[in-house]
Amino acid sequence: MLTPSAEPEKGRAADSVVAELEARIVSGSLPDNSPLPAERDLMAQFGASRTVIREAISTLSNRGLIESKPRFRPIVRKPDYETVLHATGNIVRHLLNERGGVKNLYNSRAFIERALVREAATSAGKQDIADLKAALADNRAAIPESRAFYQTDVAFHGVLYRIPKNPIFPAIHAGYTSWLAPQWERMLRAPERNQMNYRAHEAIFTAILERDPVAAEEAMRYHLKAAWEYVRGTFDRELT
Amino acid sequence: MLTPSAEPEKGRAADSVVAELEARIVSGSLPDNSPLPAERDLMAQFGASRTVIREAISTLSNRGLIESKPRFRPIVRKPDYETVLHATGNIVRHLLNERGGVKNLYNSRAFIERALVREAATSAGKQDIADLKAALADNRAAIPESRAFYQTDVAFHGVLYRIPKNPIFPAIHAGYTSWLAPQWERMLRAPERNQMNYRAHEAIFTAILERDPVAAEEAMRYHLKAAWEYVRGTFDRELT
DNA sequence: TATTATTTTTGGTCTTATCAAATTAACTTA
DNA sequence: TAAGTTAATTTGATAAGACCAAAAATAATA
Repeated sequence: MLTPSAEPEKGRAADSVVAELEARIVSGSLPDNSPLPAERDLMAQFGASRTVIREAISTLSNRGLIESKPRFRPIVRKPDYETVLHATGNIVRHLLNERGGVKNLYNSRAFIERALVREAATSAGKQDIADLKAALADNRAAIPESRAFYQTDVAFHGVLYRIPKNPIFPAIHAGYTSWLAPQWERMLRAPERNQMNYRAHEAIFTAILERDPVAAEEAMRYHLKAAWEYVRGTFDRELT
Repeated sequence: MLTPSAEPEKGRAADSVVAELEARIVSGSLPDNSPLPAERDLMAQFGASRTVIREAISTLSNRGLIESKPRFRPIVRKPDYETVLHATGNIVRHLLNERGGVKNLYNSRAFIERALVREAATSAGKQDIADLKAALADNRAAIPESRAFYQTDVAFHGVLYRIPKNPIFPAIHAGYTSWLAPQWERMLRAPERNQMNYRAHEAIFTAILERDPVAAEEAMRYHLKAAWEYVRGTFDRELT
């Protein structure tokens, strides 16, 4: 008897409103990217006070189902895997400030990317290879321009996350890049450094091309280890 | 000039309250597990109306920084990696109901666990081995009792997540188990089935003991594939 | 001292107002 | 008529006050 339908709902009043709006969003009754009805309309529809409507909206907003800028009408955001990760951003930021936070996150990323290149080496398709090649070319072209290099760097790694054809992985990638970006942006990135990173990417790509999981993983491990050393060298006191 | 400090704060009033409370929580000024001050106290402290305090509390709650049961005083929860994952539960549930949602999540889990056993085979320490052995023994003893078997099953896999000594992984494990639990609990688990799963665990353990990453990964792959087939057999229409 | 009755506190909800920013309607002008 | 400007209206943000029922604290009683 777990039918969460038209029960008397003895819990918080806002909860039922949240549930209903949530249902309308996922069902498409409230279309994605469309503005939410005015608060005063909603209180009419639900026969609830302004307070509870407002609380419901706040909850939805925190859940990532709607996006609300201060004085604007909130807009509906149908959730995807990326939304999930994004919604956690605030808390993650705290964790990163704790001892070893950045290192733990970085290590988890390294762990996953090592597995990703292994996967890529064993089961990358034609299109995947083409994508990697293109990303690598972009990366190479951007060596002199650190800003662009960073972006193509991220993009190259992003291709790896897309190879398993599982939307969860690109979302994870988005999480990593957005969470770690603050750290990386503080870092000066000289062209020599870019050159070195590019070569690492090249080595990874080559290993994947040669269908050599061991070499691919090793290349990735080396790449990420070197990158970490560099980061640590830039501001080591906060990490470790 | 991005110092988010004592600015006039033209944004929402609740936001500054949220920020302040958040700061107090992470700084320990509001101790973990302690109840939040009464709403009426807070509105005195912040010179804000009940409305904004309430909204702030709601936000904190959704962020996972405080836990609030309907009519009780909210209690402070200093965030950890598990909190992060837990806070996303509501949205994840939606995604799981979408086409292929469960499969995607399960596949990501399989991906990670394959990498974990590989890692375990190459770098598990004495203590890790001992933990695995103990978990395996528990698992074996619980074969006749499906409920207990499920728990020891989860525990066995949990040991693998702890091997990298990175708090992020156990959190991920907690996420997987809590998110996928609803599916698994609907599944009847016969002792024969338990027997089979146990043997798979045994094979994994053996491969780790023998320091054979390839065999370990293969054993895990087989194990998870079989488990998935079984799940799909139980209710295939919703998945795929 | 243990239990029970009685206040007091506190969270949940509603109502009514006010204000400033957004949005829309009305109006003017080229 | 199209474009630009201004006035009127909507709407989100916040405040203040009130009420209820459940908790928590306190007093009373066995």
